[in-house]
Amino acid sequence: GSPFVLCPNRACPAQVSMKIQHFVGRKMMDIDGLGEKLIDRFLELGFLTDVPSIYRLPSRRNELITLERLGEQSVDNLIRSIEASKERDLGRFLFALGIPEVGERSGRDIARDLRTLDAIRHADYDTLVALNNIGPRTAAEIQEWFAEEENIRVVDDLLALGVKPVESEGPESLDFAGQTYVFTGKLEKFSREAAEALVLRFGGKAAGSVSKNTTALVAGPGAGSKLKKAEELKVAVMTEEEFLAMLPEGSLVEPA
DNA sequence: TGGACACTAACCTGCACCGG
DNA sequence: CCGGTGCAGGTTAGTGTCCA
Repeated sequence: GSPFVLCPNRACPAQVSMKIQHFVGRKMMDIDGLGEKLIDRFLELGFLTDVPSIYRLPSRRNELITLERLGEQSVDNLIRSIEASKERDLGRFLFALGIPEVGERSGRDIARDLRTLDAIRHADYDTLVALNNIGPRTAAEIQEWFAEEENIRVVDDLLALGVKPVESEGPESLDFAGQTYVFTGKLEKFSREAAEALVLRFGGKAAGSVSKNTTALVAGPGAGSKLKKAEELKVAVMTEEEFLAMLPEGSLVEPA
């Protein structure tokens, strides 16, 4: 069972706030301009009531710009990032839902294997547990999550409000197949996210920590514990330039 | 069972913006 | 025009646990 003790009140504002904070997070739907403070204020004022209500904010622009410390500029920025978040890829969307055991990696793996939200929400336990890197625990959590009426409503509301998770694309090539990269330190040529996306694009994996399975650690200035660990484990260490040189010819890299 | 990883917490810096 | 606030984005460190 779940190790968490949750407030039994479904509408518990603290719980709703946490769910929304998770949903808009960087690695999830990535909605800029909606942080903890604003979420709590919006909840208090009734502009937010649940996760889907995020997507009703744009229609209330006129009311929002009259709020203290919110002007046209910030409200318009917020609305733009809400609109932009409607087409995040399916893996991020799954992560955003807050299903226990489903994080960045599992979300991506499930999305890649099952392709569509419809397939995922209707998948039975056996289908789920057969997937790569999905064990019995995770499979059960997913199935239970989609069996809850409240969760179904959230998903349906989101879709009705225009959220359209896009099917994740498969890798463009297999140049990095079977390889795992870890990025650390201050990256100057590209953002961490862009770097990890590159690895995936060419069929490799991006991990957060160095292990003996790591192909190479790409270290920028300021690298700390991971660099030390890589040296201990005798894992290859390279600079950003060296990493870029490994990319298949002619691949476009957007600067940081 | 243990290694690898998911996930969290906490911190820092720099920036955009509102409002005095 | 500048100060304060909140957020983005970057990072390390640490904990718990999934799954091969």
